[in-house]
Amino acid sequence: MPELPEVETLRRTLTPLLGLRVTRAHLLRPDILLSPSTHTAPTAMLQGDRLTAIDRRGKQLALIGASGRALVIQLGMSGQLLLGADSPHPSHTHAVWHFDSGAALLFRDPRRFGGLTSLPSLDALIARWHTLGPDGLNIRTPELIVRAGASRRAVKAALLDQSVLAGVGNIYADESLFLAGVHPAARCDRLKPEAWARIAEAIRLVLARAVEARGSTLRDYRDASGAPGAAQNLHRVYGRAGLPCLTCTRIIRSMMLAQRTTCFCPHCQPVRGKRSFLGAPSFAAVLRVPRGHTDAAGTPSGPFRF
DNA sequence: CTGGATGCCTGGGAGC
DNA sequence: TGCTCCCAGGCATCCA
Repeated sequence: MPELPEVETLRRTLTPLLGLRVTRAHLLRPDILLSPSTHTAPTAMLQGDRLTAIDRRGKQLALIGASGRALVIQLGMSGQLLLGADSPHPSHTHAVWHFDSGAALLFRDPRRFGGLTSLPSLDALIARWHTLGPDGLNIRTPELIVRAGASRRAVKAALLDQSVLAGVGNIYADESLFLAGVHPAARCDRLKPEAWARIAEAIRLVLARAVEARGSTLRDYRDASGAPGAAQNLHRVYGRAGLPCLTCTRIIRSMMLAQRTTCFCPHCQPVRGKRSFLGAPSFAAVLRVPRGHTDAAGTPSGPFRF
């Protein structure tokens, strides 16, 4: 499930494409191109254009051509961008770009929750991204309070709302709320400013650590060169329902919230009150992976140190 | 206007 | 072994 850290890792692994010209672009499944507007598919796919920038806001990636045209890529939950794997195409490959260097980029997405959106200008891209909240890596407390502080929603629902902040999905919402010591079902309008401050700091830290670890690979996610990430080894609550909390040893619980499975520690995240690990002397220990922990592929990995 | 519910889609795992 | 069922979840859209 690509969230901000996975998309940011992809962006970084795609930088070798900068400056290259798209010689040919194929759309194998036309229905993944959203809002095709008036121009033809090859033009919408930047055929003939030279890549001048690859930008990201939240979970959205944009390929920007010298013409000013932009192609926004959303990976949904199973989308992948792969470099240099031209033919034969893996299954569920929906779009392929060929570059004048001989490189190829392909978009595959088995579950097809992702898609491409063609935009005619940089202004159109700016306008589109203006509807998103601030990027999660830079989220600040006042922005969170302004955008969600008066809402009666559960705080987790607000964190998943891309117009509140961009880039957080189910995994990092659970992880951030655990680190902040805030119960996921707590109502936004009942959180005190200091709780929002802990949440903002936790989001920035959790996302930054996950970017350092090159994203979470639970099953599908790979970067553009096909390499898995290691951030799943940092997860403290996500996917750990029924297991002991790595901090207090009490059992991690799960509940449905905003139509998502939500994992939390009832002791570390009390409904009212504050039990945050931010700023505590043991904070480094909270982020450390226990001995013997293995990643999704089953490969043993040593503790992460920050 | 706000916020909850639904549907889209497929692979993989559980259960029988 | 092979079948069915259900779950994963980002996002648009609909509805109360």
